[in-house]
Amino acid sequence: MVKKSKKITDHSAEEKILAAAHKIFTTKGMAGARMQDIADEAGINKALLHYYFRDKEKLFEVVFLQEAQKFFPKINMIFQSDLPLFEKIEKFVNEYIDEMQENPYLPWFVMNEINRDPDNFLYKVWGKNNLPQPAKFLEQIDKEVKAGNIKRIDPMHLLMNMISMTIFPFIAKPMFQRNMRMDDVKFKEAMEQRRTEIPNFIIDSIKK
Amino acid sequence: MVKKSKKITDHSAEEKILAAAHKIFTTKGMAGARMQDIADEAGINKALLHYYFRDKEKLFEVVFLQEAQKFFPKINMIFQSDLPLFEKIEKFVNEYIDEMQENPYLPWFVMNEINRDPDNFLYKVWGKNNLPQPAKFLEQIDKEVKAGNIKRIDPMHLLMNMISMTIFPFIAKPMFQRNMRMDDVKFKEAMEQRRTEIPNFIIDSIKK
DNA sequence: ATATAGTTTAACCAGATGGTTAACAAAAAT
DNA sequence: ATTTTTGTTAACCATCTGGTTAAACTATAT
Repeated sequence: MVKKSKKITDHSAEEKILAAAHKIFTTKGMAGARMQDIADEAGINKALLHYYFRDKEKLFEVVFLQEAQKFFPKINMIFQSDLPLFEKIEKFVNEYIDEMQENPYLPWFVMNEINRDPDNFLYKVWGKNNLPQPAKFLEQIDKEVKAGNIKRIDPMHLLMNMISMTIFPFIAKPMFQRNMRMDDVKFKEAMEQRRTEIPNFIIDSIKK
Repeated sequence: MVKKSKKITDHSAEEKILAAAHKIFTTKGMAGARMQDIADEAGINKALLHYYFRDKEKLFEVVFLQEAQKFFPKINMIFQSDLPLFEKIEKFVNEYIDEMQENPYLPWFVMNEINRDPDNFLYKVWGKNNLPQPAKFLEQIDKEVKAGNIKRIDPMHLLMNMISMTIFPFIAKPMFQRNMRMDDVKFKEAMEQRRTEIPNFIIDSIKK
């Protein structure tokens, strides 16, 4: 009993559904997404959605966890690495911008669901044992401050600043684009610049 | 014919609706909000919503514009004022934090709707003649750079950084609260600190 | 008092939406 | 070859939801 392809379409239906659901969910949010839209986008019958993924909630969960569970561990690894502070900042910013260039909807998606049902959502993403561990990063900042290598700064605010500057422009993309008259190309260019602009901005602020 | 109160309830129904709609819209977004929820929250019959505000779209528009149209001009005034750069930064950050302490839902609301239908939404908020005018602010930065008063920096990125650091923590509040184990009091404290932390962080970064 | 204009409600309606069903088609197993 | 399993569809259903209607109620004007 070979487990090769069963029909012409193979298992691609499931994949098409996931891709379609990804797109619809992330652009319209959970409440705004229509199962029919997802089916149309995937080019299949609506009933198939329920065949592969019991209901809307389940489909949503699969789609999202798929993305989140491969990204957040990366960030955690950076936080917990032994890199020098400035390099760590640079790596963090670059890793995040990588992710958001590939999945421009993700930050929006995350914020959306975090607001909808914080506890349930955050549990799904990080689970019991996959919590973000900024502790080491915060301690590292504290150590550098005490060693007199950088200026006095509250590590929490530094972390908040870094995260905010990195993520927010992607969430507020339409606003920035409109208010600063940027087309998609120009916006992408700006985000590429931020790979160095943000670390430089931070380092300029805290270095002595 | 005096135009005083027509009945016991006076015009409070309309106000109750607006308050209720405000709450529901901002917590659940346009798509997630139910007219029935709004009616329940206001303690009135659903049909009254349509009596006072033709339909959901109109109600939404009124609720939102009410908030936005009194806030954005304030920001514009700061942008266009003749304050020195550092003071302007401080004022901008403080004005924004004021607004978000009062209306913690607003930034989320704005982001939500901006993503739903950028053009229509941004037109409603800023209209034809109420566009944000960061130009003067950007030029001011440019001037200070050229005068050699501050370090070389792209004004656009500086603006993005400032806005991001100010707004994002409010949008991502549940995430920060969970990941950094902050209760509501601690979070509010942190945001109060940011009134000075953010300007200091920026100024430290750009001053020579 | 009675008419009038404004306010509020219960009941209802049409369309959208998530989800189900039963039948059919294609592979795989026997 | 035929039976079983897996994949797919059209048609359908129950419920939700935005919106309407017609009737009742309230305060004021005449």
